[in-house]
Amino acid sequence: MQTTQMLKGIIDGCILSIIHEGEVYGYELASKLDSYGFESFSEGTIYPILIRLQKDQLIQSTLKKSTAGPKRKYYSLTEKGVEELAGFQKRWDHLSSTVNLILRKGE
Amino acid sequence: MQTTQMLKGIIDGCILSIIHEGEVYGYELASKLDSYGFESFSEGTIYPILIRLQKDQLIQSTLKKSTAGPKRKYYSLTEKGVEELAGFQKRWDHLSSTVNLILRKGE
DNA sequence: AAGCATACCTTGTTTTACAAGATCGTTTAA
DNA sequence: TTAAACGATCTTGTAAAACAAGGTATGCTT
Repeated sequence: MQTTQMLKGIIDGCILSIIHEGEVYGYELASKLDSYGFESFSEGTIYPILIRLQKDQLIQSTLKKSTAGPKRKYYSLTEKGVEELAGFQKRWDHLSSTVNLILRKGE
Repeated sequence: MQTTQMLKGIIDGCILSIIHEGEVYGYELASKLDSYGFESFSEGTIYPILIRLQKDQLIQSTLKKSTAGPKRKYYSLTEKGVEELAGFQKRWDHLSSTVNLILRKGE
């Protein structure tokens, strides 16, 4: 069991939250997640999630020129995405308090 | 995205922690998880996890008579399981503080 | 003996995380 | 001017996880 294996589904919410801070493109998102403390996220993890979130109409994208390199695909939240983020926050609060309760008891 | 879908890997740690509190059998574990706040855990989720944890030698089991119904398989932590639980707690602390940081920023 | 609650397990599906690698555009250095 | 280096995206394939659904067995109660 490694750190990353317990993140399933949670990254989605974190990505929504980071996008909610302000438009980002995938490559940038990877380094932001890293700087927040999620170290082992390759692009092979992130891009499929972005594609899935867009398919679910939680985020939308626009292409913009890069200062160097190919065009960047900037993502922003849709209205549905904002709602989903709020839902995730509630679920996260519930989850984290439940886990904390169990872990404290088990000491 | 539903509540249960973001629990992957985390339940393992919670189950280890509950077993650490004291011997439990699978059926009992299901109701304990429920009372702690995890509502949607069917036995189809729990038994496979118990089998996996035992295969990984994190828990061990003994059969005991039930007051009513078939024999119960009581689980307890192995030494390796205790270590794994400690590791999970560290990972959980790291994960939850990271997620909280991201969620607070994204407001 | 029929039904119910207790208790366990298996099968099959879907989703997820992730490694690995392919592709493409721009800048910079040889 | 060619090629390396970097910025940026996407695809493919694999393994594991979560879960619904269903199956089996035991013992108690009526």
